[in-house]
Amino acid sequence: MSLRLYDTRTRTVRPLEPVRSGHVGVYVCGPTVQAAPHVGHLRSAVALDVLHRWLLTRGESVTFVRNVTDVDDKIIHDAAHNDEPWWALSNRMTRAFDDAYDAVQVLRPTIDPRVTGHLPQIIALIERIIERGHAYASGGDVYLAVRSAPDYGVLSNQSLDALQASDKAVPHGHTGEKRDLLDFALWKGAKEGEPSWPSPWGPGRPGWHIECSAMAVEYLGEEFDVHAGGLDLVFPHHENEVAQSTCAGHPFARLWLHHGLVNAGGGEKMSKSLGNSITVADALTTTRPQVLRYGLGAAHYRSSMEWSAQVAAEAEAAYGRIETFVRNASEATAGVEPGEPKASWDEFAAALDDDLGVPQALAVVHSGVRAGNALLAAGELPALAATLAVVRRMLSVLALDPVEQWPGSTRELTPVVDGLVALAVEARAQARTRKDWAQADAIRDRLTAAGIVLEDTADGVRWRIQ
RNA sequence: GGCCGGGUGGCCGAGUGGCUUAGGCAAGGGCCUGCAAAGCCCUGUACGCGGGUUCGAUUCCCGCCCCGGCCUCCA
Repeated sequence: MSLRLYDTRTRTVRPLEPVRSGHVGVYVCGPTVQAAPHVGHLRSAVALDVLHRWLLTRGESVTFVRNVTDVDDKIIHDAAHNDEPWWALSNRMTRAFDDAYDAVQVLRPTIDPRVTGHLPQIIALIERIIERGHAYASGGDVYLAVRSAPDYGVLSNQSLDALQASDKAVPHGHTGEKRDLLDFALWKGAKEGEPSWPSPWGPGRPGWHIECSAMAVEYLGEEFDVHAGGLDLVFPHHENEVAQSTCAGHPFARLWLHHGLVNAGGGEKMSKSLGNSITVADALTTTRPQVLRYGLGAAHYRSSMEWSAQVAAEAEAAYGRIETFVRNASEATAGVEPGEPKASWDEFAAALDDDLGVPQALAVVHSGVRAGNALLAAGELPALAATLAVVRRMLSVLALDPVEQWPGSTRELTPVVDGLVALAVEARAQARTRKDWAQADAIRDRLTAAGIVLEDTADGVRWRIQ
């Protein structure tokens, strides 16, 4: 395939070569549904949505799996604190995440499996690992014997001895006895008052890492194309997934894709536990969803980025320029037969093929917009119509097309507003004919105050709602 | 301490061993306009510091400084 992606394991950009030609299987580590989604979660979804949409645009058949971790220590803890059942909290938050994804036009995954729906697969996988001699039961828990795993550390480039020596490698909450400090839990024996499921090792629940290995194999097979997630998941989560799957005899993911994180204020990672997160709901009170999408998606997926009022304002300005062009060009070219475009789809495609180079792709979009604006000013309508079509096709891949994907919410008001604005525009036109500039400007100022912007063009007055 | 990523013009943010040195925002000048708005054209200031390799480095190598991520739950 012409698409090349950065692979964390080999630390190189390499071509995506699917297991089955014409089909791409992608597994994304989705959220732990413990609290409301923040802007960082959305950046993750938007970045991977571009991958999803680009694969579809390229004509691939895509199985896109994004899991939901709906039971874990924090969910149990927080639910108890709220005095609500753990499943009520996780279900409520799952819906909040879905709402956030929908708000910025993230395509729905082919399937979004939950941990609690996959206990049989998880238990079977653990049994398989035990049979192959890489895991052991101890005091109601099951642990993976890390030193028995071939090549542990290949993904994150960690050496076992370095990990062992790290003063951060402190064992934590478990009831059983580990044979080695680095061993991690595949199965956690139930504690008093915690949710549990029956298993060959007694009641308990899955460890964090095993769920992803089990669900990925369930929906994508023992070997699949892309496993994606945030940079903060490389170690230990993804490293442990590799270990589990290798120990189970599965080839697992061919390519590991990791996206950068969103920083809040002081250059620090946005996260719930640091208390510096901006929820999606909050961001949407001051930023339009399409602008949020533009802002979060504009930086390259692997770089870290800030989210702040200033970033939002710049995204508004940049995206507004695109919207203005699409609107003006659409009005001017209604019914015009397209000619030769002054925008290059091939350049756009090449940018995305090169490790999803959205910044370069957006540069191509903006070049198209500038060329289109010039054509509009020159009245070269056939070329403009063609250019508009290409620009919109590019925007559509990024889920930023103002017409198809983001039809104005004010559209339904149009019949009413149209009539009222027309009245004011006519009155102003009469004043202008009289050269009564004071009166004309007063009318315009009042419209501006009401959020309606006028533009005098060669073809008459154009107005829009700000 | 170990592993990883980064430091680019006023700001955000790409990229490259030399070519007209992305793109957006902001600034200045011009065109258009009664004035605006929208738009077009032009302009300026760059590649953390010190070495090295090279005909030539912002781009490769080494060292240093600074920032961030991971080594504990995390998109």
